[in-house]
Amino acid sequence: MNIYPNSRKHLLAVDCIIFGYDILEREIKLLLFKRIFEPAKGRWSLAGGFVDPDESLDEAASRILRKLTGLDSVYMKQSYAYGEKDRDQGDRVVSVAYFALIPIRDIDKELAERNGVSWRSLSSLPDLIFDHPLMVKRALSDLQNQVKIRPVGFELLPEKFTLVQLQDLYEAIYQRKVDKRNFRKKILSMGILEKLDEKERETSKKGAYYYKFNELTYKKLRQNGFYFNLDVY
Amino acid sequence: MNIYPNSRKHLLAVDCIIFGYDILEREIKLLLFKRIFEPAKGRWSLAGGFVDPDESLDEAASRILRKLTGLDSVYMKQSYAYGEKDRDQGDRVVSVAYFALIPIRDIDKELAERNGVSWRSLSSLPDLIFDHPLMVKRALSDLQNQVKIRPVGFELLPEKFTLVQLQDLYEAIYQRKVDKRNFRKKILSMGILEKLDEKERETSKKGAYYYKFNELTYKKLRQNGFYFNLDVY
DNA sequence: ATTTTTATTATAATATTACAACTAAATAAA
DNA sequence: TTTATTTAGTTGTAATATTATAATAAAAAT
Repeated sequence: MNIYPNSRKHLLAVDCIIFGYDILEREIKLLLFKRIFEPAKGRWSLAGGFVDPDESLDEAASRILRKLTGLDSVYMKQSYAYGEKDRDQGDRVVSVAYFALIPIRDIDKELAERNGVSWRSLSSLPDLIFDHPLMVKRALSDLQNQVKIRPVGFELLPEKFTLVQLQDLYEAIYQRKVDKRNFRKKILSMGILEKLDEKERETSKKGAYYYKFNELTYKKLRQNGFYFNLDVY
Repeated sequence: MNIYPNSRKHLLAVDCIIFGYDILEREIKLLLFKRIFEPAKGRWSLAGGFVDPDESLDEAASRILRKLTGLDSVYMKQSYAYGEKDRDQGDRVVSVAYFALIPIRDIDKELAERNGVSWRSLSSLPDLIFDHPLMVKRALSDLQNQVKIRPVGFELLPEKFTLVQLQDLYEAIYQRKVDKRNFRKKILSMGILEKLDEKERETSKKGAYYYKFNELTYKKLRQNGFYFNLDVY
């Protein structure tokens, strides 16, 4: 079917704000791309692309992420639809932003650099095209809100992590310090972390115990009305 | 300029979830429209329309709200972009939902009924077309989140209101009971309400004092790092 | 044995939540 | 006219949870 007047059609794009966490540098990073086409060729931008007529917005976002990172089944969430008239200097384009959380592995870094793709710290981003700085700002805010009320921070960590690493992650996302004792009290009291016998000994002399996020326990708790909350000071 | 391939253009719409509050019935209402064109002619829907090529998404939302309600300078906020392939049975249409808050006046009700437009309680909505029920659900959730952290609930009330009326509004939005003493303690402690000498005597024998939201005081507090928070039980 | 570094833990102050009695004014009854 | 009843508005306090703050423990290096 095609019953609406065809006159007012728009170019529709999806842009992905791809967050990663560098566990050694304790920093949130963004996966950025050097544009290889006009306009703004050679400048840095988010991962983006046009939406095909036969795919949903979510599908488009997944496709673009897959094409540019090779990754599948990644945590993604819609952030905001950007529709200012002159936001894209090439043409009128409305863009729906999605943010994604992926664990950075060492191999990713090397691979990225070879392809004009780069993990850049939030604190020292290059100039981004169009309204991408605004997209990043809002997506970070979305991320901050999400990690408070959903256990999605674990998407950015390896399967095994120490409490110190988890806290460092939250401090990197919130962009402020968090009290150690209160943080541990709160996260442990939820009962969704599993303490392992193994210790992490790379960064510490004493060694810190590894923990794992127990998704099954979390899901059971949810069914009983439990709400994740890591809004801690 | 027009440098992108023209092939993958989309119909782009805006739908408005228009919230009002009925102070007597103590209920949140939605302004709904009976469709006068195909597809789904005669069925109930949200206020919607296509985005013009020369207007932003925000402008489209304002235009549609103005055209259908006559109202201008209304609180509006983007909710979510809906992009499932078959969401609109007429054609492929991506729609960006906005929610709006407007004070219901008696005149609105009469006017509405004459035009096949109707204020309907959230608790007894008619069948809505397409994915509009999902839009309503998410917009209500957005509204609940907003009124917790921003003083936007006042947009739904007349300029003068009693604390009981304000609490009733929050209960209607949150869809649960709120403790009187804690609610009053919290809202009054913010110092953004102005107590008037006048009393409301329609619904009560004792009479309840009117209050006004003091926007100027609120703005000053904001500048000093104050955060509105009415997350109360 | 001492120093150094990082992980781990407890407690007092403050804020939020749960909970019930009293006040004011109109209306009804004596 | 006086008193009792009814209705809705207003207010305080104990229990619980969150926040702020510093000392101790473990292990390696000197």
